[in-house]
Amino acid sequence: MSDMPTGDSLLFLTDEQLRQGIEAMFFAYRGFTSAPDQILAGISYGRAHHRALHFIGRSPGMNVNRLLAILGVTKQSLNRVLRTLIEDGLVESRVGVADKRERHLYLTEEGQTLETRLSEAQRAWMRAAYRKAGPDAVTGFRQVLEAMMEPELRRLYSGLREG
Amino acid sequence: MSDMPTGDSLLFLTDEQLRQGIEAMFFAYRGFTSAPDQILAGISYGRAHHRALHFIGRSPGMNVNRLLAILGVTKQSLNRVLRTLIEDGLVESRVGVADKRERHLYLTEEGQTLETRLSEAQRAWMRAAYRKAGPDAVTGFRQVLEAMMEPELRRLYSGLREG
DNA sequence: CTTGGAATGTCAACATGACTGACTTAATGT
DNA sequence: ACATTAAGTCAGTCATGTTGACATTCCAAG
Repeated sequence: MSDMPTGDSLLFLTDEQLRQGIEAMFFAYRGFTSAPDQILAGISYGRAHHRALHFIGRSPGMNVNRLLAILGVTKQSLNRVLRTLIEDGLVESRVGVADKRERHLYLTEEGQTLETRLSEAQRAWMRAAYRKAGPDAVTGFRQVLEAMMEPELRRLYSGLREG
Repeated sequence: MSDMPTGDSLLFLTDEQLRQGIEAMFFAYRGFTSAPDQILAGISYGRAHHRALHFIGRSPGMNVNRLLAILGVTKQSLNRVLRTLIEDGLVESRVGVADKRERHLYLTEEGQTLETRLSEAQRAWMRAAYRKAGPDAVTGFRQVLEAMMEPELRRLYSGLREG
């Protein structure tokens, strides 16, 4: 810590600055979810369905346990969401080859379509924010978010970019 | 937009970059709420109570309508939370002086104590993230979050710093 | 080979915190 | 006097989280 700045340059760590960051996070998260929420409202799905579709689309063939770790809910809770998605033909669940206890999850064509629609809306919102703030701000944004994750989730987050 | 950068310097707007930002936001939000959530779990309150305490503590004397606008929930939903907080002696509701229809909200001493406990935990988490990322990153973080808010909420957010 | 434990997934019941809609009460303002 | 506004309430619904109990499958130790 000997190379930490001192005095006024630590202003970003005052309680007031931290509080503003907390409130910014709260308000921004609402904007973050507003676009997909609006789409979901029409079709009697919720955020939980969106999250499942997102991560299944991101890593096709993922088994339920891994999805559980990513979403951080109980398997019973995920199962309800997953069941409706499978019943509605948006997600396909294939029994594992090596281990028949496992179910591997895939988006159907219809599932892909909805996922794309939701993602496009959310990306459009993020794109506008990124554009407004500029590339340097985006770099800082990503750094703070990553530092804010719980260690286990940070590993999962990084893992998504590798395999 | 004639002064926007072009070519490779727009890499931060690719779909992949945006997707990573979206996932970062999702994972970070869990870290963001984890510390207060742990405290709340013990005392049969939820995030909704924390949010109410936070904003009442932030702007003592605020009336119900304003709190409603900030939280973005229905009055029925807020009322349930507020009623328990008042019954439990954490929040005081005073009839307005100028307009007797209004109720102005204040934290009691006990309410202040809990709010401080929750806020301290959350601030400690944010402080660690800020320190890790550094002041420049924090500036960018705040800029992107502000750009991400819905316009109406951005006004409310800014308004909290004035009066 | 069998059997018992661990891993995986499913079903049922319940809690919380959102929502809508209809309504009351009281105070305000035109 | 009457319409509007602020706050609160009652009733019902929905999405999404929770525990607990259970079935199936796999693997490894006896």
